Amino acid sequence: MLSERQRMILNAIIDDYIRSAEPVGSRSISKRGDVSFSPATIRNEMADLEEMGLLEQPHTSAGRIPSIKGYRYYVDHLVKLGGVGDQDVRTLRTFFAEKMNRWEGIVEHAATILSQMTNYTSIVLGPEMFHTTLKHFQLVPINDVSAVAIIVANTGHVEHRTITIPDGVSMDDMTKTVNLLNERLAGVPFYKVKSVLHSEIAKELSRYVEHCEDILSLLDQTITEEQEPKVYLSGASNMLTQPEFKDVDKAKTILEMLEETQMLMQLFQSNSDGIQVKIGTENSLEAINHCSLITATYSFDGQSLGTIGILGPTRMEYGKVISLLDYLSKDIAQLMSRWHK
Amino acid sequence: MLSERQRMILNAIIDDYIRSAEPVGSRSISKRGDVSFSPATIRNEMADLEEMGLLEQPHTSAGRIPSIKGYRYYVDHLVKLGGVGDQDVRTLRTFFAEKMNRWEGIVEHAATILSQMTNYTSIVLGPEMFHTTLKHFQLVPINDVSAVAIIVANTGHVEHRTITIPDGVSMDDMTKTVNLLNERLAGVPFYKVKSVLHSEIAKELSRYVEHCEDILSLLDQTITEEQEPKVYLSGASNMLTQPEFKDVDKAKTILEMLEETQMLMQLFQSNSDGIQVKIGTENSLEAINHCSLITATYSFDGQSLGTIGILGPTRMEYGKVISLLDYLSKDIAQLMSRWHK
DNA sequence: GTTAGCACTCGACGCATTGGAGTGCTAACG
DNA sequence: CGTTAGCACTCCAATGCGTCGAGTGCTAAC
Repeated sequence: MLSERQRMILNAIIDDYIRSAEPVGSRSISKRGDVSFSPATIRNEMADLEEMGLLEQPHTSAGRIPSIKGYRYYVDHLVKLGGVGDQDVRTLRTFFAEKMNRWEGIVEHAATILSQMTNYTSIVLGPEMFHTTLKHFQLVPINDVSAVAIIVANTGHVEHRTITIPDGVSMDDMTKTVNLLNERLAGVPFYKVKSVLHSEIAKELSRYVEHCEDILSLLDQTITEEQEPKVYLSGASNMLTQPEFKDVDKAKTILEMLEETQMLMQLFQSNSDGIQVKIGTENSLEAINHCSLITATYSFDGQSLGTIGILGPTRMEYGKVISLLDYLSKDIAQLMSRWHK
Repeated sequence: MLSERQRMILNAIIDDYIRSAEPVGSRSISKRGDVSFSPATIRNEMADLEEMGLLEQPHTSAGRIPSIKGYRYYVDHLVKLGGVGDQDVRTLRTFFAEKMNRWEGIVEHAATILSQMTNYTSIVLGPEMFHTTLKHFQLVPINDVSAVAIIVANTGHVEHRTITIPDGVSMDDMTKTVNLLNERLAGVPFYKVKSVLHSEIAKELSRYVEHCEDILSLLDQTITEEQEPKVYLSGASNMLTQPEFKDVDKAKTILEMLEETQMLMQLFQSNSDGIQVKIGTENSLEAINHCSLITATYSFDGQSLGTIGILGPTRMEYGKVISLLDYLSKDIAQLMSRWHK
């Protein structure tokens, strides 16, 4: 579809624009080593590329900038995945050498390091509990009326709630219930827990324990509620570094969106495995129509557990970011499997 | 020190400036109902107030703006604590009516609601474990080599770590140790846990259990490590609403600081109980020399546990914010005591 | 097919002009 | 003596204008 020369020119324009954030003229392309044609020739090709919708002109006498479609072509056909630089590899080594003793720690830290290494904004989705299995369930009484319910997953993930013990339920009842739950639910994936709870356990429990409906509904809530993964955000202020957001209002729109967890979840919805690149309006949210989002999933035990992502201007260093996300997501998976070997 | 009229004028100027963000002229003060003197008279007083260092002039032919010292005087002597508005009270009612089942939930939610109600940035310090006591300690084995250590405080606060079980330590040893710990440490405040662990428990443990040094040092780490409270931030983007930060660079400096948890902790250092107002350069960090920070501590059982705070421009609605923080901090305390009654 | 040359476009930048808000001072007033 | 009207002065902010230069599209020559 595109001639070799057109591809080179397109590539050169996008590279330049990514670096400079300013419309690229025919002259500056011609002066680069890699495309040795005169400005006039390049202008002709540029006009063609514009007709195809790959380039745009902010105004008549300005250079060209890539369109969404242009970036898409670049990402699909042109971008060079250079791998991760030595410096970055070292940073990551240090990162993974640090002592990590909580899931949340790893994931949160990963977000920080991502934003620092890229100077973009990173968004990381913590592990989903959906596909993990229940390891242990426990109630720790705090006082007469309340207790802490603790749920441990096979991945080492821990969730907890403070619950109020229903009237008329004795400590003994609770203990019995908890024991039964551990017996029956250990090893059950969380997405099945609810049904098992109602089908198998409810009946049996009703033999030993009074008020078991109260207890069950309480536990039901406790276990199913809020299994939504946590969202970690880092480097939102990096957005302000980008010249495209020198206008405070634009910056504000984006930062406001970033503060809403719901919105972020929505961004990550079409969550197929592997690396995904969403450019500009390809994203579902209008607020980031001038941004690109690159995501990668990390997995444990073959199951994709969560997502790491980078949000930046459409004029983003795609090659670098894609390489990095790929590398890091695999490293996280590896770290986790080493942890739970 | 100040005449009644000077105080009225100072008050009027600051009120106006807080509303408009623009230097206040003598004419506009004179036209307000509350100070019925001619502009000329007011100009004289303004000159005096400037000499005293309470007002400043951006340039010769502009109106006056309050200086840090001026704001200080305003906060100390003039500001009217109007209490919390009806609308706000209702919002808070709704907030506290919502079902809360985790400490983190309450505190995080409090941050959100604060920033929404004020349109400033809110910073909330989660509960310190330092003064709470240990309720329960537990190890849940995940696989052959690792286990999750869970610590529950009397407040219902839960901390957890994944730990790697030292070589040569049997599950039985671990269980014995955990049992002993629960026996001896239940009810002990966290700031004493470390010393009790080494003085009382170490000896006794060495009788039953092999490799007890390994286990102890591991537990020591686990328990003492990271008792730093969590920091919750909300509404950072509200900073961009303020005209003083229409310049992206200034905004960036502040937002960058807000992303560093360490910095935020430093802000909250001089943490005496009750409400504190730090205006402009009274803050330790240069980055927020044009901001004011208002903080209030919330407590449980007489012990101050954490801090809620609002960060805004020095030109901040002090009266409203102080009232609100006072109200909310007391409400949180009340909610907690009701929870654990 | 490629390139040099040229007229044209259009935003960015610098500069002078103007308008108005606000001051400080002085003199008059009660 | 405190208060106020009047006035000259200051200085920012907004506006308009001319210039500059980067870049284009087109045409004609190579």
